[in-house]
Amino acid sequence: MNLTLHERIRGEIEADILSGALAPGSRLPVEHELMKRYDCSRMTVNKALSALALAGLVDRRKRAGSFVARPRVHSMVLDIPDLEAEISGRGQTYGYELRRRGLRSSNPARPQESALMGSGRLLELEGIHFAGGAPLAAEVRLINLAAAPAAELVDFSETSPGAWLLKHIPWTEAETRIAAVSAEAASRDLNVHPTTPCLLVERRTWRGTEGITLVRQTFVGSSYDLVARFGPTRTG
Amino acid sequence: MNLTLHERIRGEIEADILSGALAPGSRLPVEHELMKRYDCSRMTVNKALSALALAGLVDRRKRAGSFVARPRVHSMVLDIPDLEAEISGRGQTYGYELRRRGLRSSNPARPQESALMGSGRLLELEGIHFAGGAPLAAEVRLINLAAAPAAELVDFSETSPGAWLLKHIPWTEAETRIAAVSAEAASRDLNVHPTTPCLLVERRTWRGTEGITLVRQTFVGSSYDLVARFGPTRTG
DNA sequence: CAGTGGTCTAGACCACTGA
DNA sequence: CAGTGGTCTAGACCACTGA
Repeated sequence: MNLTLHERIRGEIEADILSGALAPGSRLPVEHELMKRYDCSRMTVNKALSALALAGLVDRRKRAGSFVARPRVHSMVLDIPDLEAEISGRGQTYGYELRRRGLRSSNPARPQESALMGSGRLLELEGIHFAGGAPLAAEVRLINLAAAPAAELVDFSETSPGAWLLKHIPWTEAETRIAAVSAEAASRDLNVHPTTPCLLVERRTWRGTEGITLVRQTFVGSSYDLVARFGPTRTG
Repeated sequence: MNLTLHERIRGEIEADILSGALAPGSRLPVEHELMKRYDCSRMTVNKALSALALAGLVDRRKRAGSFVARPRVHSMVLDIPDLEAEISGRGQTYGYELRRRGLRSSNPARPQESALMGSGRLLELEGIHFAGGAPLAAEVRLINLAAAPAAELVDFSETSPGAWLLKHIPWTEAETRIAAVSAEAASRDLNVHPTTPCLLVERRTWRGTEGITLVRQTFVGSSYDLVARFGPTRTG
């Protein structure tokens, strides 16, 4: 790596911010201090600090100085929704009701399943999400116990499996497929007419190449929207 | 607006790029030329051009000069789908049929519209996407002519507006809302029963803070899936 | 090999704003 | 009102690369 000087200055400050050595809200050295430290002109430190400000890592205020920015809120892209947090966030009570729990091996006759999970033991969970007392979504989930062994001991009648996984099992990759379907088989659980349009969300998550979970959720169309926001990928 | 000089230079070049006066691939004046034109130092024009390069509007090449960038293919997460490429990609013939075209001002009574588009002139386009000869989606689209002035001159009866925008107008932010609905009003255009479940995709895109387009697409549920793949957000 | 952009210097004046 | 960042100048040396 042959970095230019302003890239090096930027990089060192950025590393200190990301490592926590420079805490959010703390004050950075003023430009003249950095000029002395790096033995360079003010334009050079200014370029480094301006780039950090543009990237949102630093707030610059006249007369006051430069400060480590508080982390921004909307950095996530199409987040894996934490239904509980989302529903509480819009002021409704959230509930999860476990309908079925089973342990089995992955079924080689279902290529989708064995591709994700290998041949290990699976925890299979079926349940209903409620928002404000009304059914919001029916969920069928498989958890790969090789990737998340702790899941076997969790009592999912009190905790929704998605929230538990998000909290305890780090993931690196996810794929979400979204389609519109009729409620049909899920209509009884969701308490809607069988022809009601529903959002079918099918998600697989991995940590590296190891599958963690496969989930199929059927949302009542009139009561749930998926929103994805995204901006430019932050380049260094 | 009290712009600094480098902001003014940047703004004027950007306007020429976005209006099409400077076509993708064409060469910009060299820095010394811009120094003369704006009677300023090289650092100032360099700052303007570097910002345009960072924003992806301009490619700078040593010895060769600065060029208007071809719009980028975003390495995006939930990409804005280019329907034409997608449908051709699965071996079906793609078609787009324009049903209505109109020019109007944004309607202050629709806060969604004026929030995105300001108060400028809008191009309103309604059309149908076909896959393999069958209707796939009905589309209603608004284009902010302030952000994409060249759109006014395009014959969208031959080109789908989404494909044209992706190719010609760079964007930086997008928000996609996805819901399940009944075909209802679109059922005639889509040639399905009014109760058929459909995927409603509503997308807004921006360049910086300026809205570019607002589009509402109704997909026949049985013939279209949205797939989103993502890994960790790449930090710089 | 000459023209281009990348980087950097050592200054300068200024607007802003918190102590 | 003094310290800070924002901007700008008028140079300089350099690496790269296409004609």
